[in-house]
Amino acid sequence: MTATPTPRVTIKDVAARAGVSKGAVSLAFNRKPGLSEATRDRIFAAARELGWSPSTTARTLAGSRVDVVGLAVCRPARLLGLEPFYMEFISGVESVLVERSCALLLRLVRSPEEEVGLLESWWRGRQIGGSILVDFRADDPRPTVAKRLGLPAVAVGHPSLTGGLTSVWTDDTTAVAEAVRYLAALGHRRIARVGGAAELGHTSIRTAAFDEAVGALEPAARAWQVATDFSGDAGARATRTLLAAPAGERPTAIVYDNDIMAVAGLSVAAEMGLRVPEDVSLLAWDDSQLCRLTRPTLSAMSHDVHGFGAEVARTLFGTLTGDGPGSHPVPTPVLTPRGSTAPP
Amino acid sequence: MTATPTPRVTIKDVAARAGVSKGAVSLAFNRKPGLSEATRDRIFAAARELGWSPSTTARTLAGSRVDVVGLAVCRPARLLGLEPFYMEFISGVESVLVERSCALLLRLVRSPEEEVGLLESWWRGRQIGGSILVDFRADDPRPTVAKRLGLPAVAVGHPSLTGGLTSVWTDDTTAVAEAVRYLAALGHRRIARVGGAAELGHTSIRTAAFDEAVGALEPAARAWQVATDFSGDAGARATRTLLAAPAGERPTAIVYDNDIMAVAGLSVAAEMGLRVPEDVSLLAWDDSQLCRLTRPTLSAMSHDVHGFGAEVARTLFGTLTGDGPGSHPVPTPVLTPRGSTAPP
DNA sequence: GCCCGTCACTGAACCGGTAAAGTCTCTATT
DNA sequence: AATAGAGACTTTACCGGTTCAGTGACGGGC
Repeated sequence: MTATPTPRVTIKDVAARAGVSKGAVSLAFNRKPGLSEATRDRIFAAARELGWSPSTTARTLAGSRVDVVGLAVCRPARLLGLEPFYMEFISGVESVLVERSCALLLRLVRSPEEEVGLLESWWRGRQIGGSILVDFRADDPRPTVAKRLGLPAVAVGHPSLTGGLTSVWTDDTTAVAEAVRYLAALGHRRIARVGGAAELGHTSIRTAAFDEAVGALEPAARAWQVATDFSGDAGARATRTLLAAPAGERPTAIVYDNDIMAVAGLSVAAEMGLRVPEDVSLLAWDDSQLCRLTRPTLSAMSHDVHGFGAEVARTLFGTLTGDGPGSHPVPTPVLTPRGSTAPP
Repeated sequence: MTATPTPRVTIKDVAARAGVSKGAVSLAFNRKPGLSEATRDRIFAAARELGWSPSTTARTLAGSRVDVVGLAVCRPARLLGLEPFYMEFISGVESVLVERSCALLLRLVRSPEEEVGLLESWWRGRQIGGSILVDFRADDPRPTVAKRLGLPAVAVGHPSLTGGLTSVWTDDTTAVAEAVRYLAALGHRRIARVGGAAELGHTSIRTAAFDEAVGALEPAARAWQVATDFSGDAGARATRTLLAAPAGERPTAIVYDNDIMAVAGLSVAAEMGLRVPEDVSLLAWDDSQLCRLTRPTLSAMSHDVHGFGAEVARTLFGTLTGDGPGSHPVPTPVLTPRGSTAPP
């Protein structure tokens, strides 16, 4: 990209117009002491008349703040488009960033390695002042990298996954247990879970929690778990496999790791001639608007994803202003019963 | 955000290590002539050993390219999360940007005025090298602003809306006509359309096209149109209203402006005891994976949204490298019949 | 009436690059 | 042998801010 012929108004123009030095303008715009009220006003007036605001590029180079937050997302693009989660999450992040007039630098990457490289180059190139890290895996390299670089970062994920970084997380273990308890209370004893991508840390957490919760059931219950890639197609396939068993042998309730897969499950059940919730109960996760648009409506573990994003952004600002590492749990997803769950 | 204590390696370090001046390093990294093969190699080796790459901030300030593309989106955050369209579009844009190692600066704004302000400040602050403009309205101020600023921009929308800017667009008129012709061919004579936000230019285009297409039908047909905000709830409300009329008076086919609303329409029909497609046919727009996950599956006007985004990005690069204004139509959405449409 | 401290502001260096002009060396030309 | 020209670098002047050491003027204390 090439430069433009547009005449740009710079700090010098403002200084000249206000009859002061550039230094004074800088002081005024950074609300630093050492200027009289009158001069300050004159400077602001001049800036307003000229329509000037400081160049963040120059500001960054000169060594002060960088008001951009990085977010690299490592999931197949086509899937992202469908997951209501991400856009909602991003919009929550944005809602806080705008207040601080901070921008979000977004990049889709294809591998964790690429993400690490990107973070390094963003940080070294002073493109970002901090980063939000999502989708933690086992032995994730990012905490180490962030520390080595000194990159302020907030990790979205359970503290056990995020290697000592400040983390914001939902208590998936409790949520899974609640989901299972709810289904058990309805009388289900054959419960399946269609999980997300196996390599993701939060999937393992939920998997373990599910096994434990079902194992603790009294009288004993049977559990199934399948890993997918979060796509509707995978959810449909998993559901088909689970429901293919003869009536007495198949699950009577299925928990999904997102809502797209639950929607897919719903139509697979119909396609197989099973009624929801009479023959099989379905429980979605994350609860976007989608869950209220299906027939029957989908019961879900609902979750204020927008608020979650906002909390992540707030925590990142905390980190940037010197807060030490910490753990910030956000409210546990809560069960919202709708039309897709009932006694078996 | 404050600076970091990390020792940053700069062009000076690389120059010292390679035993040349900074200027030479700059020449090497910009593939400019005037360096011997040997020196060039030495410089690259030094850079590699030090793990250096040029700071885009400094580069930008020094007046060369800005490798960031801006995208401001003015829609309610909650809606965005649901619209598969945007994430898919963005991922298409990204797919082209990465090849040119260019980043996407994303911001959600609440009003067109805010967007204009943002573009100005991004551009003046040299935060972006160019911008993608979406969601055009009648008398949109952005073409004027972009021209005044000299901001390279690509408009997503029909040339009649985008005030002379380079535009990338789908032929909605033809697509709407095709949708109507298809339904008419099935035998429908009472056809409704649940449109998007009335203030958007492409909605008006589709509205006009729909009226015209239905008007041209032989024998004469009846048309209904409703404007919404693209949300599932609005789609459900609109569908409810349309289908509330007595059997002989209500539409036998409904076209939706996105797929979320079509999904909502599907369950409203069921809720009202109408069978799809026997009692009413439904036709979605944009065709995300969602359309294949419902029961019945949704017929849709499908559209390579990912490819659309990619084409937009490519066109923007063209503009940045000096291409004059132009009009770039992308393939017209094509009808994909599935289970939600049939003769009345 | 002198000295000191504070306040308000200026000037210059610097951030990490780019770009244009300048220097030096070596070869080809006349 | 003197000169021109090309090639390979180096030097230097920015880009648009921030920061910090000064500089003058003014007011207060003794």
